[in-house]
Amino acid sequence: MVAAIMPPMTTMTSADLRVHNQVRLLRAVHDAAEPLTRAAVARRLDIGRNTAAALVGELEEAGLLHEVPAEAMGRGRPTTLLVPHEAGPVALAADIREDSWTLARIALGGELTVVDSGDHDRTPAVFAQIKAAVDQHATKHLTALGIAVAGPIRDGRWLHIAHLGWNEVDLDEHMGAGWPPTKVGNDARLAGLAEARRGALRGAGTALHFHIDFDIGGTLLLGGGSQTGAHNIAGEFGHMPLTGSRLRCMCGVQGCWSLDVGTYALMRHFGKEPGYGAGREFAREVLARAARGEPEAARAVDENAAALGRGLGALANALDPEAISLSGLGIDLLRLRRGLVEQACRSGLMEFRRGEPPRIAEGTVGEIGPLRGAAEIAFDAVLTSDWLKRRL
Amino acid sequence: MVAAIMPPMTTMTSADLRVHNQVRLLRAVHDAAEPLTRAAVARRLDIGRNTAAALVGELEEAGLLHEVPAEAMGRGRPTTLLVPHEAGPVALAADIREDSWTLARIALGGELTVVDSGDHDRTPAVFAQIKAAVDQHATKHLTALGIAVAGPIRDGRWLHIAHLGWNEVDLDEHMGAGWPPTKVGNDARLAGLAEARRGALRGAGTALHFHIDFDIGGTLLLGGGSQTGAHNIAGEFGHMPLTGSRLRCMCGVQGCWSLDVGTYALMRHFGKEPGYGAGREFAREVLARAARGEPEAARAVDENAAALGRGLGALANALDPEAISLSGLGIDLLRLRRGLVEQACRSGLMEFRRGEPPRIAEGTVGEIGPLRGAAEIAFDAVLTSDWLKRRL
DNA sequence: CATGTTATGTTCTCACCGAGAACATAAAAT
DNA sequence: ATTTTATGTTCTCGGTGAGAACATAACATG
Repeated sequence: MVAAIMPPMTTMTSADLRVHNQVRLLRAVHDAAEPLTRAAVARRLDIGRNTAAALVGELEEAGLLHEVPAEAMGRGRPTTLLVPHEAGPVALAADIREDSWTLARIALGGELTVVDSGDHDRTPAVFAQIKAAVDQHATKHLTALGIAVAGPIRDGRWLHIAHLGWNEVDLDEHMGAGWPPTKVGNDARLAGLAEARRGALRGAGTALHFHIDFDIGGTLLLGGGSQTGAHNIAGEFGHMPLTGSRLRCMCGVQGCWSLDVGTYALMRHFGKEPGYGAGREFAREVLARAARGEPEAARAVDENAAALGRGLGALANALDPEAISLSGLGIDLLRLRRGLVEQACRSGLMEFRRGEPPRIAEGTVGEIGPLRGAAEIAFDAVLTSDWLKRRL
Repeated sequence: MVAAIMPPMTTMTSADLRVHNQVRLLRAVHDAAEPLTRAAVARRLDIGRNTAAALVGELEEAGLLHEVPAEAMGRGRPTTLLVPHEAGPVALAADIREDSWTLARIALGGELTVVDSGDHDRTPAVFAQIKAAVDQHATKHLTALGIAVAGPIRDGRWLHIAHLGWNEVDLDEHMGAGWPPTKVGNDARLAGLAEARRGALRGAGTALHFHIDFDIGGTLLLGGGSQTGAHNIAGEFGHMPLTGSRLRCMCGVQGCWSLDVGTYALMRHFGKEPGYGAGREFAREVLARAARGEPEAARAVDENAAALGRGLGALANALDPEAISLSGLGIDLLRLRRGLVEQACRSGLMEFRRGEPPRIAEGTVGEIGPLRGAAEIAFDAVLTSDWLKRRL
């Protein structure tokens, strides 16, 4: 968490007060693990039933949520369930993999529905395809679009995807007029956000998430949000020299953690040339062979797992997370070598931290993590005072 | 910064609204570089002059600030200056060095006044001395105490100061009944907070601060606050293996950045045995000899500076700071070898970051950084809705 | 020195808010 | 059929900040 945090304390009038409470209510409804009732939301927010009635009434009149009779449960007057309004705001989210894309829709409450998908030719032309799909599936209720990509986006504009060979791709050239308000985010960061909102890291004040594919990247999560940094490209933990490698990384630096963790590291162990997004099947094969006990494959996986653990320990010293979650190959490495990962992590922890190392967990959101994260970050726009003021 | 941050959205009533605006006003007065007038604070907070008058009137009646006529400046009715109330809340701050301590008082507006100091015998008995000094200087207006110490405090209770040989010192044994509300913080973190509030990092959304003494430690600063972590011990960046060392650190880990940066690294270069808080004078001597051009001293300082730069680059990849500030020996290293630090930093940056590396600045708060930070974090308690509700 | 201009302070009215109490209602339990 | 329970609705109250109008205190001008 951030101590002595000084949130930008905004001007607040009575009207602002109202909107503040409406946002709280919508956020509670959106984040609830199961639909909330009006009576429950009044208790949850510690407001009067009259106030809850007023807020819910205004939000329903504005088409932002809908009340339906709840099934009566025990004595007492039945209450109502708060559900998405059929004319309520939705957001779209796209996940761009190295040769395919998926488009989904999210509404209040978090239900995610895949609406389209396709292949692409590994060039930035994929943005035109996404645009076409968005146009096809957009309704007047569309509020924002979130897009997950496999690399950093500097200043929200300059996209790098190493294994596609994309360097300083100008998003302004590919996404201008005609696009809904769009947020593009790194897939590891969005996967982490998904775990923080609806997965293994829910409720954690300070957490780290790492996604392992060809290499490793992640995000520092604070109070349910990602640390984004000055240019919106924080999270490149894989490009820190945490494991003593002497090799030069394709990012331009020597000794990156990513050289020792992930698919490329497994390939290099077997003398293969890593690069350009190839090797995922080979990695799966190595993992399977290691699971069967084949010595060389086991050695490769051992090295990967130990390097993973050492890096996690170093980062735990610096950032002091309550929990760390993993996705992608990270889940496989944990399942095969949890003991090794944790032991390597411990040896990288300062002596006095070893009594209580951070919890290391498999991500639970699954392969849709980046898509889920993109959806949540797009829908976040709806859950703000500014958006509500414009809408009401 | 933290995107999609979800501040705990608190219950808000009309009375809460009032307190919210009172906190905003006090915060504005406290943080202003020079005293604010009532008219200026109304403009700054975008509130009506009637509302400003009401808020200021209530705060003065509560003894929290004081209005004095401002010198007339040009046409127009003269306004008033908002200054600390002589009966207003103050906080005390202590900085514990390895053989001495300093106590200071802070009031609204940030004026820091040293009120006492002394030597100590390098044992936790220093807390009893601090307590005696606090009792001597406390008035009924004392609200909180901040203490800066040279090591991490796990879970706010277990203190480690490596160079004093303190291991798992239980603060609950030394600070219980009879103490004002107390916050103990790591000196590097508090120095960073001081730079964020009143120094080189003022206004930076995401920043890093490092203090270099015997070794190196720091803090990630987000929106004017420090990232504290799950157990309140984030910031041990010095205990990450960023520079390829093979040595074992006294923290229990192999290869820490602290082995290559700071006084101990200079001592090791000359074959001296580092440890237990000795060597500061030796380090100053080496720096002076390097400044005069002596080859071996120059080599030692070059290595220190290069290691500093490499670590900064690695951390910049991961955390994406807008600026990095340094204190202690960090200032000396910058003055002697800024080019080398920046060049080493650049080579540790991913290729696409090199066009715009983070600004590296000398801290401007100076040696009172930890004391200033402790004072600010103690006074933060006053600038909260909860504290004001109890007080009004 | 009187008058005009400017910037701020004060007063007043308005419309907004949520809380809490009292009462009404709709269910299940007896 | 009546009682109990939980929630919904209505009402009143006291809080808030905004904006306008007017008052005041300074300096500038003629």
